[in-house]
Amino acid sequence: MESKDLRKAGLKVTLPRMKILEILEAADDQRHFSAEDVYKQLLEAGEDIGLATVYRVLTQFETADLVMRHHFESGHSVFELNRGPHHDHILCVRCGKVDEFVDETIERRQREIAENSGYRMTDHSLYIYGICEACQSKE
Amino acid sequence: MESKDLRKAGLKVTLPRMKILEILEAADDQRHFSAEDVYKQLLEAGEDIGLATVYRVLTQFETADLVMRHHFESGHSVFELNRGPHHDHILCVRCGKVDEFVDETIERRQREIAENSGYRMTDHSLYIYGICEACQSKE
DNA sequence: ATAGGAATGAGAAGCTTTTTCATCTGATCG
DNA sequence: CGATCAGATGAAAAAGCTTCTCATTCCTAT
Ligand SMILES: [Mn+2]
Ligand SMILES: [Mn+2]
Ligand SMILES: [Zn+2]
Ligand SMILES: [Zn+2]
Repeated sequence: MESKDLRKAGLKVTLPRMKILEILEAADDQRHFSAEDVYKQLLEAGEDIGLATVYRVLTQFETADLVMRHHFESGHSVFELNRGPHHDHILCVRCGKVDEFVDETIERRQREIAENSGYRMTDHSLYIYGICEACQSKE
Repeated sequence: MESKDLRKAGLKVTLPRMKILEILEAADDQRHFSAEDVYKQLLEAGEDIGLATVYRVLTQFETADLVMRHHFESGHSVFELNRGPHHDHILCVRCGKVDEFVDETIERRQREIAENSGYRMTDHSLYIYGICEACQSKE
């Protein structure tokens, strides 16, 4: 079903691209992956796909708007399949849990701030860091 | 005047640390510096201070709460002297200009969202990206 | 001034990400 | 279906940014 998305993006339908899409779609528990995360899952699945290809493909997917790239504080890029509406993230600094939220008040204020500052807004990123419920109860 | 701040932070008052503080304080035009930025200014000033020391000192300053570290999309860390109240940033994706703003509505909503999600909030980061007035008029 | 611990500079090394290049694959067309 | 060829891939090298190592130097407290 996704080969269409790839073709639409001007990308050949290749085995590495399909496998990487599959991993991003599985998302039973995880929805946010580093390149390394994806690479490890490929290895576990017995696929012989190089890390360079993972990076290349994820970047192409980003360009094609199939995935979003996030810059969590960890320093490296984190990717997420681009489905559903825009949302921001709240992360646990202890265990790395990632939750998502949407807040129209904040979205509106951001647009207003950009306008008042004379900027034509292209993007924004908002991360809330904290300690999740589970980690709090472990203290 | 700042040797006190260093001592208070349990840091010896050394020449590299004083020089780096001076650069961060100058801030005639720039308030946000990468380690490389600071290093270049040291070179221009004829100081013989290694890049490793710049990184070390900036990290110590961060720990001592003398500076804040930001993660703009550029990928590398950006430092800013920690004076004045908390603020967030709006950046031009064309020319790199950085403006600052404070918005109590957003601050409050963030706290509410953290609470509703069961998180004890420790920090947050908000960056708005866009095209500044000057760059828009060049289009 | 002296001594001892902390700080520094230079370079090596670490990590994530990108690039290079020879080889391979998949879309197209006969 | 097989040949063709641009595009994609894997492996390894390299690029950025940042941290670490270690011999040497510098502060601070006597
Ligand atoms: Mn998400
Ligand atoms: Mn600032
Ligand atoms: Zn947690
Ligand atoms: Zn601009």
